Amino acid sequence: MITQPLFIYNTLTRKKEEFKPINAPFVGFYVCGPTLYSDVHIGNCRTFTSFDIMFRYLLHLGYKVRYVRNITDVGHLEDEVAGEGEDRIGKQARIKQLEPMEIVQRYSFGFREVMALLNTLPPSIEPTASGHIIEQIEMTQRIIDNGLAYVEDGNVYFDVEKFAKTNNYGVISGRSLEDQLDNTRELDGQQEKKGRLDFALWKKAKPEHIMRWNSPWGEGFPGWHIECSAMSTKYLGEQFDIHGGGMDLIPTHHTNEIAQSVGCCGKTPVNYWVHTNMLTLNGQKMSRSLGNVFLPVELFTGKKLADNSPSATPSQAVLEGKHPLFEKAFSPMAVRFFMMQTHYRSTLDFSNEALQASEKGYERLMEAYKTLLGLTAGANFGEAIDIKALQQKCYDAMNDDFNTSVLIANLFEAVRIINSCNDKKTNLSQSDIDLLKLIFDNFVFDIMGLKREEENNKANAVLDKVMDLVLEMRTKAKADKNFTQSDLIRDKLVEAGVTIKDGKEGTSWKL
RNA sequence: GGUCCUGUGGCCGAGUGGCUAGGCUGAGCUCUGCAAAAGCUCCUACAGCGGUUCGAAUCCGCUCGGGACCUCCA
Repeated sequence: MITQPLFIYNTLTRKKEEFKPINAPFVGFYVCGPTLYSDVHIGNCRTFTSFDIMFRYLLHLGYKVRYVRNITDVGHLEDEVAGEGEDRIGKQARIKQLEPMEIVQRYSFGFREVMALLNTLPPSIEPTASGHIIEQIEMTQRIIDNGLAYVEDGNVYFDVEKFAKTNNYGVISGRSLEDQLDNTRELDGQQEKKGRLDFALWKKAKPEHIMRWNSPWGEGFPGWHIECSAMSTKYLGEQFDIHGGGMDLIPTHHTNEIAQSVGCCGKTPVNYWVHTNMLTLNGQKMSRSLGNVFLPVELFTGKKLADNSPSATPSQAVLEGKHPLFEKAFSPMAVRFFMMQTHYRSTLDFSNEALQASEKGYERLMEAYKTLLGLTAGANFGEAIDIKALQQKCYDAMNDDFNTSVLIANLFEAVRIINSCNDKKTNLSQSDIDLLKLIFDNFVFDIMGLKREEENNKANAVLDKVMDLVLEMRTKAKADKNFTQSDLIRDKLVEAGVTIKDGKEGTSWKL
């Protein structure tokens, strides 16, 4: 039973709309994944982390979500419009003298490892374009049969102007056809196309092209956009609930995806289009083509990837020296928290200062959780605190287009209450404490997907016991007014990297 | 050039036509043997200029600044 009304900003209508699945409690959710011709950068990660929050929240609300995120591993030309240039993956394969599949394997392994470090849940299905050539050929054929695509010398093109006569081609970009026709620059190498906005559904492979398949139109490979239409249709149906991707995909990729699906199936494929904003570096979009990228592994270690590193996969990367951009290493969870302090539809500008501020905030939140676990109910005096209302405020924040910024603000309200109770300045009943625990478990861990980074291994269990002993000795020394002894213990611990915190209920510590 | 987005306190970042999130930093206070931690308080902002309104950071117009897309990109 789903009781929270969720509002999602829909790019189609440019409004927040209440989410109504086609077939509740089932939800079909598709996200455009990465093209794996190189390592994913932290900007890519931001997008997938944002969608992870949505996936997690939908699950939390009780929806049965099928989350499909594709892997593009084929047919991506350097100049897609002109149909010129090398396939990016093929190019890497040539440079590195590997099979294209080896390239894809390496980068998908790295991609999954990074996403796991950031504690994102794996999608329900992660289909590859190369694994769905037949579906793409079939869809292309149906579009031809519907009279919306034409064959030209082994290539198949989608006829945009014909489609636009009966459909709104720019429905998602908000741009008129005339506008787009006027602003498409002159390009070479597209003589075979009838209209300048026409795009390839199938490309004929040049002799040197490595990745190629047989088709009714000869040997070739699918165009970029068709894979998402084919795979989303296959796994989620001709009409499904949510489709996501980065904002930069709206004008071309998603515009064409809609055109293809409508051209094939005759119906609007998606009810809610959701787009995430970009991560910027010094105010400029991070992108592979601009080259202003850095890798997750570099951020997590604060070091630079060595030129001769065989892979940038975190577990295999060879690192050397300090990274010029980072003042220090930032843990994956601090980075995740940093991302969530900004709403997914705003640009997120990377800086050491901002990241450091987030890291401290994240640590304070985690410390408060630890404190919460040790909290005991007080006698019932003082004014009652409405924890229930706080819980609903957390839901309200998420229901308002997944507003994690506001959610975090509410959680810090909880932090204040917890610490205040720990200081014996506020009294909480056992049910309040239990509810606070539920709020943390739900929102901090399940929905925001944060986790405590230390602990959970044997060495730490031992350390806990050792620390108990050491602190007991120090407390004894203090009781005996042997401050030389107690301060010595504290100072030595600080030297070893352990911070001591004396509280009303005794002493706690933190690494 | 065209289309669109955006400009919030020392920094990062939410936000509704009126009740002025939150984090980080800085200052003060409380607690503490001292320190740390924590709590409390303070520094109270909405690029500029006009307009609409009883009232605007929030709506409209103009100016200036930043960015995205129109080539591949999350």
